[in-house]
Amino acid sequence: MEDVAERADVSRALVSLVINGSPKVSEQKRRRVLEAARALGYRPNLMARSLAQQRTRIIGVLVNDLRNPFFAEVVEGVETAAESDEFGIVVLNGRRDRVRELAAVETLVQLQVEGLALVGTQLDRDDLAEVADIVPAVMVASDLVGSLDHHRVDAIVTDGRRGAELVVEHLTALGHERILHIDGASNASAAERRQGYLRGMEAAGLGDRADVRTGGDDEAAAFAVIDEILAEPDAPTAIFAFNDLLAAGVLDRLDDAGVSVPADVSLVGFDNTFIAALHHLALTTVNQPRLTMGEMAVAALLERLNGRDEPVRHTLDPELVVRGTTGPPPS
Amino acid sequence: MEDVAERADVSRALVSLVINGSPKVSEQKRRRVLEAARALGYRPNLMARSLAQQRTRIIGVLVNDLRNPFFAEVVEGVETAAESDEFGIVVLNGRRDRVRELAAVETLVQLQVEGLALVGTQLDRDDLAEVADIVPAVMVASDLVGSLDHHRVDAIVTDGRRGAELVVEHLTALGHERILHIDGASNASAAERRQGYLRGMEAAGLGDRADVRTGGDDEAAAFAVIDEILAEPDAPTAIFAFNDLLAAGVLDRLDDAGVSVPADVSLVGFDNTFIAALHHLALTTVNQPRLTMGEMAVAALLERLNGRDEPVRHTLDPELVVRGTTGPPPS
DNA sequence: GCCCTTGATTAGAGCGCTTCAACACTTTAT
DNA sequence: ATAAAGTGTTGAAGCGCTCTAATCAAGGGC
Repeated sequence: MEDVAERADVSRALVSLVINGSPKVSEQKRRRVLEAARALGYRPNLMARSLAQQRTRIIGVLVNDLRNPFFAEVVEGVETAAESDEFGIVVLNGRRDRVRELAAVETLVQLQVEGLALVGTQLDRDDLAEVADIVPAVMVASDLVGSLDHHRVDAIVTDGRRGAELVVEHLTALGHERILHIDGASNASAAERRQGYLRGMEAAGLGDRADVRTGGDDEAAAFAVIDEILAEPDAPTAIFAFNDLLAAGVLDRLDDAGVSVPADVSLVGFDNTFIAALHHLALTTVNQPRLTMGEMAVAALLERLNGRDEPVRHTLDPELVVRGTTGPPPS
Repeated sequence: MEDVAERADVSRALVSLVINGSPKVSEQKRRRVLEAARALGYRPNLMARSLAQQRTRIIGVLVNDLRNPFFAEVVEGVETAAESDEFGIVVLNGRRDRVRELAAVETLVQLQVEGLALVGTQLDRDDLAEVADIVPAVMVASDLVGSLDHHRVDAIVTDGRRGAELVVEHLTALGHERILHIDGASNASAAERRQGYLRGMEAAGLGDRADVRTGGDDEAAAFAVIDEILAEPDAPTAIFAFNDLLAAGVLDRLDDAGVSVPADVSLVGFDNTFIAALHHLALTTVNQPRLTMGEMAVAALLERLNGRDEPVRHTLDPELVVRGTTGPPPS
């Protein structure tokens, strides 16, 4: 910058003004400075700028699992919104590990991000409270049961309870009674969906038939459960999996076992990722508006930065997407 | 930091030493400082540190498309390696748009990243030359034909030519002669695979039967092409798609048209993403060792930082993964 | 011709940290 | 005892930028 100033024969301060597009610079000097900058290949140092400005205009994004297309698309929503608000984003990947998430948050905080979007986070209540004391945070696509009442944590979620109910309604309408739920284990949105499932079963008068098995959030998690189920008498006629990835795993394993879908067993996922839409899977699932969720997360964060101080929680409506993996139970 | 120093009754300099784990600090003062830091909730400011240290220990990662699981996994490889070398990474998403990639590079440079990993980049020769003048860069999973001879660009690629040849060999061995290739359009690795396909056809004595159509790198790109092909006489008995995503699109469209795979048409993808492994697709494809690629990218960058000055290009071996979408042509 | 205003420019302090040279104090060698 | 060497600690400069307050030049009004 010094060099640019010298070459353009002006002060450092003026260079700064030009670079930041201040209106109070004469056209003549602006030109001189810009030309000098170009000639010298000058690029402002973001670190120095942030330090001086005492703000970074960066939003930190912590993703549970980048390989999950669902999360990847939420991130794209965040990106789009941040971009149009002239914010930068830094994406860190928790890689399905709570401890790594914790470390990532620490990094982001030290990077002085102005807000934190936690996409599908596995952090628990205490972790979150600690984080929120430092920087405004918004949880996206995951939630804590009984709601965290920390006043600096917002949440953007799809109503998982309702989504699960829709699934059960759909299946019972088809005539299913033995409907099994393979849940998301300790995953943050697992509890809600489990709850919705139970409520739905209750409402259909099938409360005593409800059966929840521990699953997970990827394909591999399905294998053991399916083997277990198939070995039991009274196998379910319908399976509701925690998410599409898990459902894909279920589908694979059923296939291996020669069980056909939906003739023998109906199957439903959750998220409506592009995988579900592949005709060869044609998975019935529940849609979550992921781009919107990402965008709303940024909006919530910006409101915080503009002074809002009460927590906000946006619950979006899930939508059942019926495809080819559900049908009437075998007679 | 000032506050911590005061509370621990030492100088700011000593606090710095403690935080950075210098060995030349007495146990007593170290304890005092650490305690004061904890009590005050002190966190070092990474921006300030980088500024003072004149280095960031950050590697910038620019990804073509985060939604593509292939790229997401390469990024995980980069993350793992960076982490174990005590580097941080910042991931930016080009979202399938060259101009956005350019902007992202600019951001990363201003962030003072010490190296740049370009994962599946769409940047062209000139863009790259410009970038490499500023910061060492490594291209991952994409390449320029005729090789860029900029001495500061490394490359980690899977041999796409060879991969494509393997595909053709597999198909011809099954008896196919009318093998069509739907390419990756302007995608950076498209040219290589196209070349391999042509060579393979040539080698099999089918040079005059070679037929390349313009595709793309996601499912949607397949639709128009398939419609076109099915309307023609002499439809191919085998299709080799640029990547798994595109192949999934092809599969969908063939399905719609009532064409069965592999009975009527064999289909091969590329990348061996988890999608290909789903039993319901069971896509024959070509594996690329993505985690390894990510790790090698970091290694290449670190060598640069340690003074290496000649370009390096690692070409990894592709591997044909035969699944259920290929079989003999219809008789 | 003087004062005031307006607009363009700049000096300089400060952002939170690291690091080097200098310093004070011990310990060891002589 | 004294010099030399080693330990642990600190003051202060500096990293590249922003931004406030001060300065300067040029008109305009009286």
